[in-house]
Amino acid sequence: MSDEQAAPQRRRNPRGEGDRLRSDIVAAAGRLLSELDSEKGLTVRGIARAAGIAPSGIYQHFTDLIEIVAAVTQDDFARLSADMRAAGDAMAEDDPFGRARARLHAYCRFVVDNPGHYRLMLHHGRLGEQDALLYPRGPIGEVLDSVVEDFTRCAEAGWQLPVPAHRAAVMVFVATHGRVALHHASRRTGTVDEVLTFVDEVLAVFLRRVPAEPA
Amino acid sequence: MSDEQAAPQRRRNPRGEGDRLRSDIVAAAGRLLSELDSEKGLTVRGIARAAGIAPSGIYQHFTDLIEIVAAVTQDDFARLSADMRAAGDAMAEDDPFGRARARLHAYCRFVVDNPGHYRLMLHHGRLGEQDALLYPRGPIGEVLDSVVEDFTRCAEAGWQLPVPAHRAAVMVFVATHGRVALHHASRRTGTVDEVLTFVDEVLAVFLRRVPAEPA
DNA sequence: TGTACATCAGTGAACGCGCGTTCACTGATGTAC
DNA sequence: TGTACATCAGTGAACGCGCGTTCACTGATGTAC
Repeated sequence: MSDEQAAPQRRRNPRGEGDRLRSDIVAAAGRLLSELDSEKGLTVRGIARAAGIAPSGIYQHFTDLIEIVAAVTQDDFARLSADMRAAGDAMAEDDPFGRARARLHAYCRFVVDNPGHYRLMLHHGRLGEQDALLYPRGPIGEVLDSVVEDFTRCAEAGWQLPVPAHRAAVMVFVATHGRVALHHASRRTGTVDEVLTFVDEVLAVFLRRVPAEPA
Repeated sequence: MSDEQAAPQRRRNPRGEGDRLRSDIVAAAGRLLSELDSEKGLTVRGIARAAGIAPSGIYQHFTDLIEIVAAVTQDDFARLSADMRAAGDAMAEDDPFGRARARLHAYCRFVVDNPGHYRLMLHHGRLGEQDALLYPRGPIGEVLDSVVEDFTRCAEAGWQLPVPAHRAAVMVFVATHGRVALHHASRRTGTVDEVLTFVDEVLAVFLRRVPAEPA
């Protein structure tokens, strides 16, 4: 029984590279968040344990627990953004429906796979009140913009929408968000496929393919 | 400066009525949750302070913080259920659209007015893992059922739906939930009216009135 | 009508714990001379 | 080429705090006789 459980023996970083500990700390916090699935227990001392350093070591890189959490959240938003961008870009340029769908699916997968992180991202800004404005629209906003763009291109391509493209995109995104939030709230019940199927059903309501007129 | 700040002087309950403290404790926890808007700081000692009793007094009525939280959550679900039921019943029997709409609006108002409680309800079961099954579908499920019923009656009355009534009801409910969740996530931005307007827009997509055929 | 007593509704002090944060320190290592 | 030194990357002990929980207790009050 050692007194430092989750600490693999760490070797001190070489001279000019003390900043590497910073990312190690953020990574350790992220791991902790994935394991705990909750911001409870996400403490300075816990993170130090997970990173294999002394608690006081944290303070060379962060003034606060809040700062660490902010760093984790920023990473998470970047990951989500990258996932969604990649998913959309994997689809053909001339398939705006496929692109919108792929992005929304990527969003769902991220949330289902990273419940602790999702929770933190969603309620982030609660720890440090003033940070609530850090993401006025945020990467989510960016992503919403790209879905709006895809919907607009669908409309131009002759797809039939029950409301203007912008409103449709917002509604579909909000419904998607609602679905993953419910999945998240009732853990252990339901699979990611059920979520994706739901998204497809909603998409089918808001984007109806019109038989192509042969040019 | 007293050492018990939020404690109005409490008089001991008369003899056979010690159980009154139980509801006082739950009420104090609820107040605390409304003030803090977070489950952080919802502690046994904090609740005791808010109730104006000694911390040890808690243990005559609850074995656990978890038990208190469960009691608060049950109250909340009951309140939400009652609100939604009342809102629906206030509409005419032969106005299923109005009833569905009123219920969904009541849901939104509750969440917007009780952010801390909503958060706890949503993530409830996280504190005591096994309690996650306490509300397998829960009052939310009940409410969903009644919205499904209203949608079904709309369909029978000749309203036009893009998908079967049951699916439509689920989608609208999920979208509503997504909207309030987003409102909740980005505090201080947006009013309840914006939320209600959004719900109305979604309803307009899923329930389209067909001109009544004169009998 | 009076009094002993059981019960009830809590209190107060104490415990051990993990937390955030500080501060003086240590020992390896690159650099100046 | 050798050595003194400044710097760097952390460590370890200590602090005060609020927490959950326990346990013996207290004092008011209804009840039995």
